[in-house]
Amino acid sequence: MPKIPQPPLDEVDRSIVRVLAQNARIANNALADEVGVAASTCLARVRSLRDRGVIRGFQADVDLSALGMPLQAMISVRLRAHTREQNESFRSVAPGLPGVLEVFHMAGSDDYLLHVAVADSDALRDFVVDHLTTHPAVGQTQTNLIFERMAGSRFPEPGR
Amino acid sequence: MPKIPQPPLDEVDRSIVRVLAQNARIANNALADEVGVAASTCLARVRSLRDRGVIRGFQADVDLSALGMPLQAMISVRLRAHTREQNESFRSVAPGLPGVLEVFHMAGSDDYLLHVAVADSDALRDFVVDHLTTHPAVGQTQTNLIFERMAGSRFPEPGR
DNA sequence: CGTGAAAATCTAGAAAA
DNA sequence: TTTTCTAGATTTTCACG
Repeated sequence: MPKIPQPPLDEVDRSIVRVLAQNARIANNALADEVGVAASTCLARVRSLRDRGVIRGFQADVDLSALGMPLQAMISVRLRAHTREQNESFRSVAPGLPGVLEVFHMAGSDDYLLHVAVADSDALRDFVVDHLTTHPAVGQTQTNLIFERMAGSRFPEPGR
Repeated sequence: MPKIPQPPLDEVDRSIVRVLAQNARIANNALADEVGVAASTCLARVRSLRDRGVIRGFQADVDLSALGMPLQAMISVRLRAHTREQNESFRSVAPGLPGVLEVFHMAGSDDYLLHVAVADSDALRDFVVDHLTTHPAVGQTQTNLIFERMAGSRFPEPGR
């Protein structure tokens, strides 16, 4: 996903993004009303925002419990060695491992942080054993259960 | 958000959720085609999934750099005391702090993990000082920069 | 960026499996 | 009950001013 230039966002663009960040399925004309432009203008703006990569996509927020994966965990991963090759080999597979929601490449002593969802603690152990500790680039891992995940703002504004 | 009963999801429901998790703005009839039911059936299914809380909402995935917040961090928070009151007082404000993307209530020795986006390292320091270390319930914090965040699957299936 | 009109889509309700 | 069919209302979309 190339980073296309950066014509900075004007107020209308920011409003569009703010609304879509919270309600991605709003009809185009309702969105146009909300941000105060014509429907056709709004359509073009949204298209442009997508083309420029400001809006990457639209996603449904799903209750993972309802999908049978009620348990979440945060797994710190430390690589055996911090070479470019090891990083590349881990980063290329991590996001696709089953149940992985997010992968963070960290600046601290732990190289990666994996946010995962699993069916139960057995599945969690299997995940760690089958996909992490057996991966040649992985040194140590540490697993921490998540009691609860709360969503913050999806359209962060500079804190004053 | 009450947890409404659990009529387990059938194959059509799961397909709908799988598609919407990746493309929330797909037209209803296109979605109906994709999962193989009539449009009005599809509409009713989606409405039911929302009512049951399986689908919580629809969100645009926004490039935070384009919004002027290119720096992300993971902040571990340890409370002063692990009382219900302290937990409650922190949990009630954390998700609303400026730049907070996610708040994880953790089972380990660190009580909370905050995923935040900020404009630069000055803003990060200000965030920690102004909102965390000054909060009466907060004991220690540890901030780790995020080099990169990669999204995993939005519709996790049980790992085999 | 807005207007207008054609095309596509949405949606409720009736009918059917 | 659940799904499909049908048709009127709404929305999307684009050429043009």
